[in-house]
Amino acid sequence: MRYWLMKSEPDVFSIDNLKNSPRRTAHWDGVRNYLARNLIRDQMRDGDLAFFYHSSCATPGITGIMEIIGAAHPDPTAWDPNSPYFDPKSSATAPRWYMVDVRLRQVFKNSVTLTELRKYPQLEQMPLLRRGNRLSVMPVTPQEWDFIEKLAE
DNA sequence: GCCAACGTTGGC
DNA sequence: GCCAACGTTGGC
Repeated sequence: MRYWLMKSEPDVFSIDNLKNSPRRTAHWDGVRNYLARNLIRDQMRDGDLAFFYHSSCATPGITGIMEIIGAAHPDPTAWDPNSPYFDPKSSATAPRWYMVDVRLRQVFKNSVTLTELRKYPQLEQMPLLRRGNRLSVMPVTPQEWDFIEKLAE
Protein backbone atom coordinates (compact mmCIF):
# COMPACT_ATOMS: atom_id res chain seq x y z
CA MET A 1 0.00 0.00 0.00
CA ARG A 2 1.20 3.47 -0.82
CA TYR A 3 0.59 6.87 0.72
CA TRP A 4 -0.17 10.09 -1.14
CA LEU A 5 -0.95 13.74 -0.79
CA MET A 6 -3.48 15.34 -3.11
CA LYS A 7 -4.14 19.05 -3.40
CA SER A 8 -7.42 20.75 -4.03
CA GLU A 9 -8.52 24.34 -3.82
CA PRO A 10 -11.37 24.33 -1.30
CA ASP A 11 -13.20 26.96 -3.35
CA VAL A 12 -13.36 24.37 -6.13
CA PHE A 13 -13.64 21.13 -4.15
CA SER A 14 -13.18 20.95 -0.39
CA ILE A 15 -13.06 18.12 2.09
CA ASP A 16 -16.60 19.09 3.10
CA ASN A 17 -17.69 18.65 -0.50
CA LEU A 18 -16.26 15.15 -0.36
CA LYS A 19 -17.96 14.52 2.97
CA ASN A 20 -21.26 15.51 1.45
CA SER A 21 -20.82 13.45 -1.70
CA PRO A 22 -22.84 10.25 -2.11
CA ARG A 23 -21.09 7.43 -0.22
CA ARG A 24 -18.45 10.08 0.63
CA THR A 25 -16.93 9.20 -2.73
CA ALA A 26 -16.00 11.38 -5.69
CA HIS A 27 -13.98 11.44 -8.90
CA TRP A 28 -10.69 13.24 -8.42
CA ASP A 29 -10.87 14.87 -11.83
CA GLY A 30 -9.11 17.78 -13.43
CA VAL A 31 -5.48 16.78 -12.96
CA ARG A 32 -3.67 18.25 -15.97
CA ASN A 33 -0.01 17.70 -15.25
CA TYR A 34 1.92 14.81 -16.76
CA LEU A 35 3.93 13.84 -13.71
CA ALA A 36 0.81 13.88 -11.53
CA ARG A 37 -1.05 11.92 -14.17
CA ASN A 38 1.65 9.28 -14.33
CA LEU A 39 1.52 8.85 -10.57
CA ILE A 40 -2.25 8.49 -10.67
CA ARG A 41 -2.31 6.18 -13.64
CA ASP A 42 0.73 4.03 -12.96
CA GLN A 43 1.34 4.06 -9.22
CA MET A 44 -1.95 4.44 -7.40
CA ARG A 45 -3.69 1.30 -6.27
CA ASP A 46 -7.01 0.42 -4.78
CA GLY A 47 -6.82 0.89 -1.03
CA ASP A 48 -3.97 3.40 -1.02
CA LEU A 49 -4.41 6.26 1.43
CA ALA A 50 -4.07 9.96 0.66
CA PHE A 51 -3.99 13.18 2.61
CA PHE A 52 -6.49 15.78 1.43
CA TYR A 53 -4.63 19.10 1.17
CA HIS A 54 -6.33 22.48 0.86
CA SER A 55 -4.33 24.86 -1.31
CA SER A 56 -4.72 28.47 -2.43
CA CYS A 57 -6.78 29.47 0.57
CA ALA A 58 -6.53 31.39 3.81
CA THR A 59 -5.00 28.49 5.76
CA PRO A 60 -3.39 25.92 3.49
CA GLY A 61 -2.93 22.52 5.08
CA ILE A 62 -3.84 18.87 5.39
CA THR A 63 -7.47 18.49 6.36
CA GLY A 64 -8.08 14.75 6.40
CA ILE A 65 -7.57 11.32 4.92
CA MET A 66 -9.15 9.59 1.96
CA GLU A 67 -8.84 6.19 0.36
CA ILE A 68 -8.20 5.43 -3.29
CA ILE A 69 -11.06 3.38 -4.70
CA GLY A 70 -10.32 1.12 -7.63
CA ALA A 71 -7.84 1.76 -10.41
CA ALA A 72 -7.24 4.90 -12.42
CA HIS A 73 -9.56 5.47 -15.35
CA PRO A 74 -9.83 8.10 -18.09
CA ASP A 75 -10.98 11.55 -16.98
CA PRO A 76 -14.02 12.36 -19.12
CA THR A 77 -13.96 16.06 -18.23
CA ALA A 78 -11.06 16.26 -20.71
CA TRP A 79 -13.39 15.68 -23.63
CA ASP A 80 -16.29 17.77 -22.37
CA PRO A 81 -16.12 21.15 -24.14
CA ASN A 82 -18.16 22.69 -21.34
CA SER A 83 -15.74 21.62 -18.64
CA PRO A 84 -13.04 23.95 -17.34
CA TYR A 85 -10.75 20.92 -17.69
CA PHE A 86 -11.49 20.42 -21.38
CA ASP A 87 -8.50 19.37 -23.46
CA PRO A 88 -9.18 19.04 -27.20
CA LYS A 89 -6.19 16.74 -27.54
CA SER A 90 -7.82 14.11 -25.36
CA SER A 91 -10.61 11.84 -26.55
CA ALA A 92 -12.52 8.79 -25.41
CA THR A 93 -10.57 6.63 -27.84
CA ALA A 94 -7.20 8.18 -26.94
CA PRO A 95 -7.54 9.50 -23.40
CA ARG A 96 -4.72 11.72 -22.27
CA TRP A 97 -5.80 12.37 -18.67
CA TYR A 98 -6.68 9.97 -15.89
CA MET A 99 -8.35 10.16 -12.52
CA VAL A 100 -9.04 7.98 -9.52
CA ASP A 101 -12.07 7.78 -7.30
CA VAL A 102 -11.57 8.70 -3.67
CA ARG A 103 -13.58 8.01 -0.53
CA LEU A 104 -13.35 10.11 2.60
CA ARG A 105 -11.99 8.23 5.61
CA GLN A 106 -11.45 10.94 8.17
CA VAL A 107 -11.76 14.69 8.62
CA PHE A 108 -9.09 15.92 10.99
CA LYS A 109 -10.48 17.65 14.03
CA ASN A 110 -7.57 20.05 13.67
CA SER A 111 -6.08 20.37 10.23
CA VAL A 112 -2.30 20.31 10.00
CA THR A 113 -1.41 23.66 8.50
CA LEU A 114 1.37 24.32 6.05
CA THR A 115 2.98 26.54 8.67
CA GLU A 116 3.07 23.67 11.12
CA LEU A 117 4.35 21.18 8.55
CA ARG A 118 7.32 23.46 7.94
CA LYS A 119 8.40 23.27 11.57
CA TYR A 120 9.63 19.70 11.48
CA PRO A 121 12.92 18.49 10.01
CA GLN A 122 11.29 15.05 9.70
CA LEU A 123 9.13 16.50 6.95
CA GLU A 124 11.50 18.79 5.13
CA GLN A 125 12.04 16.34 2.28
CA MET A 126 8.37 16.40 1.33
CA PRO A 127 7.93 17.80 -2.18
CA LEU A 128 5.05 19.85 -0.80
CA LEU A 129 7.47 21.91 1.22
CA ARG A 130 10.13 22.35 -1.44
CA ARG A 131 10.45 25.76 -2.94
CA GLY A 132 8.44 26.25 -6.08
CA ASN A 133 6.89 22.81 -6.04
CA ARG A 134 3.52 22.77 -7.73
CA LEU A 135 2.80 19.09 -8.06
CA SER A 136 -0.81 18.44 -7.11
CA VAL A 137 -0.37 14.71 -6.47
CA MET A 138 2.70 13.42 -4.69
CA PRO A 139 3.91 10.41 -2.77
CA VAL A 140 4.27 10.49 1.02
CA THR A 141 6.66 8.14 2.80
CA PRO A 142 5.31 5.86 5.56
CA GLN A 143 7.45 7.78 8.05
CA GLU A 144 6.03 11.12 6.95
CA TRP A 145 2.54 9.66 6.98
CA ASP A 146 2.80 8.41 10.55
CA PHE A 147 4.37 11.63 11.74
CA ILE A 148 1.63 13.79 10.22
CA GLU A 149 -1.14 11.53 11.50
CA LYS A 150 0.18 12.05 15.01
CA LEU A 151 0.25 15.82 14.50
CA ALA A 152 -3.44 15.69 13.66
CA GLU A 153 -4.41 13.96 16.90
C1' DG B 1 -2.81 41.64 -5.95
C1' DC B 2 1.98 40.36 -6.25
C1' DC B 3 5.40 37.54 -7.80
C1' DA B 4 8.62 33.46 -7.83
C1' DA B 5 8.87 29.22 -9.82
C1' DC B 6 7.68 26.03 -12.87
C1' DG B 7 5.45 23.56 -17.03
C1' DT B 8 3.98 23.99 -21.72
C1' DT B 9 3.92 25.82 -26.27
C1' DG B 10 5.59 26.98 -30.57
C1' DG B 11 8.91 29.26 -33.72
C1' DC B 12 13.15 28.34 -35.59
C1' DG C 1 16.34 20.07 -29.95
C1' DC C 2 16.66 24.73 -28.14
C1' DC C 3 14.76 28.31 -25.71
C1' DA C 4 11.91 32.54 -25.17
C1' DA C 5 7.36 33.66 -24.21
C1' DC C 6 3.49 32.67 -21.99
C1' DG C 7 0.20 30.69 -18.65
C1' DT C 8 -0.52 28.58 -14.20
C1' DT C 9 0.24 27.51 -9.40
C1' DG C 10 0.06 28.79 -4.91
C1' DG C 11 1.98 31.15 -0.82
C1' DC C 12 1.94 35.46 1.11
